[in-house]
Amino acid sequence: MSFEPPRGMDDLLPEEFAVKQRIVDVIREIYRLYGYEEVETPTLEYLELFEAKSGEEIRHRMFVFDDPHGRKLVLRPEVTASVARLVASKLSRRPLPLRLGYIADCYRYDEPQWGRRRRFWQGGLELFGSRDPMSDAEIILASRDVFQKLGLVEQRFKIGHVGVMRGIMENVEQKTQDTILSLLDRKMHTEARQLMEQHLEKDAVETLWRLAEHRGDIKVVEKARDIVSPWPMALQSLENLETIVSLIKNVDPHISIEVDLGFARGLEYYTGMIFEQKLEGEQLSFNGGGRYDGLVELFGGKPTPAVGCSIGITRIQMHLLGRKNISYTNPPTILLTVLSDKASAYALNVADNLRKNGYSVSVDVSRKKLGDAIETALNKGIRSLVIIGDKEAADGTVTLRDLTSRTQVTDSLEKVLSMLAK
RNA sequence: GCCGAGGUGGGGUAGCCUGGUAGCCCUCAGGGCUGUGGACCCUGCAGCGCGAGUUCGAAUCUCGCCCUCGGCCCCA
Repeated sequence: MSFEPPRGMDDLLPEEFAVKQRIVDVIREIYRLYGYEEVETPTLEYLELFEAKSGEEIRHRMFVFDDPHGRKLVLRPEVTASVARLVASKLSRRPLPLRLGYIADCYRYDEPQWGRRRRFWQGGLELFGSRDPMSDAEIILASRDVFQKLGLVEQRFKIGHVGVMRGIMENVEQKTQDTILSLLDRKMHTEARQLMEQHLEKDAVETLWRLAEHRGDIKVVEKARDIVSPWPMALQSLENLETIVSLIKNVDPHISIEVDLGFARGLEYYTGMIFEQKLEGEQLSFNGGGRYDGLVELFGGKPTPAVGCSIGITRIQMHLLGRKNISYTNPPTILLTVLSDKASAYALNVADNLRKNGYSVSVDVSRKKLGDAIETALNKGIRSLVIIGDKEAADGTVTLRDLTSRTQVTDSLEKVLSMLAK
């Protein structure tokens, strides 16, 4: 008989948790540096929140179930909708712009695979209330910083703009636009082309088609300008994208950005710049986001422009764990070993005192022999051993052994503390 | 949902073709060793994913299922 967690949901062992925590710490540091306030929303939401903008078929990829009163609940598949709900309701009177962050576990009913778990963690930044390209640039620069601080120097961005393609399809029903973009995202080009031809003029189809060939550095925007010029909104979007990229490049000339005008992301709520962040040698994207100006209004709020991203904490964690050379575990700095029952009370007092002075102390409660205690400390990477036996208990002293220099002293706790401080 | 490879003490593995005693390494516990070094030696705990079938007998052969890892499909 064995008990396993549900399929696709992972236990995190100490080493794995330490890596995840480090990523979370870095994201929180970015919140601080950029002025984002962290919020928390429930793991469970009503189904309507996610159905509002997503289609019926999405239901099959979510954990949906009835509560005891028959209401449809869902384990959140992402957090942007919940945060937008907050901005539309409880935070609706806060002055804009509003910068919010979250660290949250999300759930998707999918076939588990590397980097795709049924339960995974996301960290997000959402900036509400600004249409300014500076805010788009901020999200990308903050994303860059997260990866940089984690030592993921091989990062690169792929950036597009849904306004370019939507601009060309301006006269087509929104829903059909969504379908075409989603087909393109899934690289089902034949089907996309078919649908385009049903709803669009020949030159529009041709232009959409040729946009996909426009990928590379920022110069592709210049090249695309001519072909989209008949569609004002598309042209405007192109210029918006150009501004965003040049703002970013101005701050960081060496940032790796691939502009892709044929790039579409699956989420239907995007209205402007969209991006993905990738790592060399990995297929999946580790962060994604974009501008979604209509979402807050959809949830009953005032029309509020917004841009944000969600960072795949679990994916980054798996990527980091795949590298052999990392270890983020923090052993306590001191092992305190007790050599006799009579010394127990005194030993606990010493440990208490050490902790009050800020040292992390692990008391060896297994009552090993001294040789074994030394071995334990060495195996755990602990370099300081405090030895408490009958002698120390009788004299009110402590013995501190430095396992690196292989030396030790027996003295009062005060003296030993001053030695530790060095 | 599809295809492939797998599942053997806590971790890593051998055994499977050719049915018959489950072996090894690490870890863990105890001892050798009454208060001083990463070693060594001894002892010990604990395992064939689940279920059915074939058989005198199944880790091994057959069928079904579950799960893990890849690759598709899909992807918020």
